[in-house]
Amino acid sequence: MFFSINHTNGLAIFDQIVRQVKFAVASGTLLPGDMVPSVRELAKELAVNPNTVVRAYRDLTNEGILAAVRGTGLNVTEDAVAHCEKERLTLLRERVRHVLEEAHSSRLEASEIRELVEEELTRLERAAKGKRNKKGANS
Amino acid sequence: MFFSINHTNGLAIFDQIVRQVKFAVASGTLLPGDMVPSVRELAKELAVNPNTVVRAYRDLTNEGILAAVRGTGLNVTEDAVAHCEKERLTLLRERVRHVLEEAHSSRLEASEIRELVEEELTRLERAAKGKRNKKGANS
DNA sequence: TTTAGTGTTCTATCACGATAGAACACTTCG
DNA sequence: CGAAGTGTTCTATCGTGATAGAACACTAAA
Repeated sequence: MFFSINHTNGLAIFDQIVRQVKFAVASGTLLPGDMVPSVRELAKELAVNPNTVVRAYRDLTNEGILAAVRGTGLNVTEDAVAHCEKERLTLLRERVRHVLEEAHSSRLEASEIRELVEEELTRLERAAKGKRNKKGANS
Repeated sequence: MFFSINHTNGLAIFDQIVRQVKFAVASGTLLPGDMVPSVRELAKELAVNPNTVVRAYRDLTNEGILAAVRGTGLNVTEDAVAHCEKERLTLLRERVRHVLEEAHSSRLEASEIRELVEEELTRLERAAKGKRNKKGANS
């Protein structure tokens, strides 16, 4: 589905879920009124404890991004879009900054940092292209 | 001195110390034979528990980057340079990759990612320049 | 109504990073 | 020698993220 957990990136699982929901809303993958996967379903899919999903959904609810329909599930609110569009760059920028700060304080030159970023960016694009081709091979 | 701790970047304190020692060796800031700050001294300077520094130094010793001179302190080994030069890019690359992966999976375009990185890079250079000017004001 | 599915709220336990405080063996220097 | 400084090794406690398992109130559908 939409979400996946990376156990090597240092982010807490509940935080990864929170961020991915926000990103999905910001990019229009998740629209206002859409139901989010149920706690137990998502926990099963991510092979994660239900309480961890609960924690993520609770945070999202407290931020007004999700709203509970009792007995039915959680759906994306109307306000969520503006909220998430605004926050997406902020969340990513913060992580980018931390990494670049470390690279800089390790006395790596700006040009070397650019080169490093460019290498990993093209690697990403190659991987994405590969996936698309795999899907497209059905046609 | 050489080291500083960032409490918001998600890395464990002991890990930040380990990485900064490696980076200092890789960049020549720390040379073979150089003594590293004592456990108690560095703990005091970083306002951190001595055991946390112990943990970092133990890891570095186990990796052969530091060697103990009993009753005197820890110094950088001869092998450390090659080891750290080789590892520096790997350590940074891994963090860069994780961040770019998140940015990409949030459906941010490669051009937008580049823009984000460039913004934070120039911000870094501005900050570095400001510091240099502050120091240079003494002459 | 019954059943199965929602979210919500508990208690307990575990791993891990960090803190606190103490002790030990060793070396350097006065 | 003795004091002060090294690293090293303990035990104990704390916060937090994660797991495990259970219970409760509610809704939708058979």
